[in-house]
Amino acid sequence: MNNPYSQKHWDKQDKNQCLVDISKAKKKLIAIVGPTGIGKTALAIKIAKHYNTEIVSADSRQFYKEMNIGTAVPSPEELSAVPHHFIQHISIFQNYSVGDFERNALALLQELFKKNDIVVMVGGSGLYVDAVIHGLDEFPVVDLEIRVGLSRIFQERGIEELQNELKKLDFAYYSKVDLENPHRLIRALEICIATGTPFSSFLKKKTSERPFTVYTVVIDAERKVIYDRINKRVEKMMENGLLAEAKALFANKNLNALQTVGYKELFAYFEDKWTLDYAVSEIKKNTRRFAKRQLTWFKKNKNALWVGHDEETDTILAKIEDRIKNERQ
RNA sequence: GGUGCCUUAGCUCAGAUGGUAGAGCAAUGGACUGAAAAUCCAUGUGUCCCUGGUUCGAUCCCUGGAGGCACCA
Repeated sequence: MNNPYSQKHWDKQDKNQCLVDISKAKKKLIAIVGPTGIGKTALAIKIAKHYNTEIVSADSRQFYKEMNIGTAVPSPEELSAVPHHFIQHISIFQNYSVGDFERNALALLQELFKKNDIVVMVGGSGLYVDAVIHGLDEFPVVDLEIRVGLSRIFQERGIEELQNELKKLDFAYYSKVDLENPHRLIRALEICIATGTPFSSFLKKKTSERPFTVYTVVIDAERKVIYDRINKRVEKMMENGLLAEAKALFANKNLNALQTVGYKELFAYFEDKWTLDYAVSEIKKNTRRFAKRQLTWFKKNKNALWVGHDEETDTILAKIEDRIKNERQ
């Protein structure tokens, strides 16, 4: 124990171990996810500050510069506390897909990792988070006209028409897809039609190698707590002027970006379909359901670190450090 | 104080000449490969207000309570 040789020996070992770790250590992406309104933004900022790094947002609605209150983008103070990326960086008039996001995010991460060992990603859009973490398969870009045409067929002739088409063009996918889901059918069909190749042949399901290690932190709470927070947040959004924001966007209600909780319900009010009170209660309900779907998505991630919404940041940071340490062994 | 009506799922209510019950909404579980805050699938969770009585059997009929609503005083 007190043998000086032994002590020296261990020091040397530790040093070597350390050197090996640093040289081999991948860059680290800490992904903060969780249901809407749980406090992802605040935690991400604290963690990013702790590591003196930047934040990459993976929130499919905070991308749009025309939307603000309803998407709960970080406040100017929060944005100035830590550099943020992909917050209000595009317009609702642009077409922006998960594929675009994956490419943009990877390119950005490459830049950020030049000066940071750790970067924080935060967002509630499961598919978008996964696109960065695991990657999507490669698909060719499809002319929007094809989707428009398929949508028209769906409107005019019903879902059976899409099902029959898919059965002919891609029986493998037809056999496993949710046949009642028009979005899925249209997506598969547009690829089949544009490429002349079955959609399923593009599904390699191969997770892409990433030049960084991902540590996912899921923030959770009792369902009742999540729902209370959501209900209160919707009230606050209304106080902060969501109605006026939605009114200003009403003319664009058909755009994809505006198929969004908090806006579509108010559009129904502007169209005299609903009373304002009813629209607001629908916003609350739909947000609750959205939160539930987010949780279902995040449950798939077996390696994620689950933390409570009221846990101290220091505790969470310690847990993350723990994970990182374990990873090295 | 009197009379009438009501009390069943989280909510609003339906129902069976007596055989322990079902709709809508809410809720719950799940799926997810360029629309994803989107889209889709599945699921009934119950001291039938309490208390005695009649009955083989009562949530239903009868007695007595409790609470609510309406009208009359």
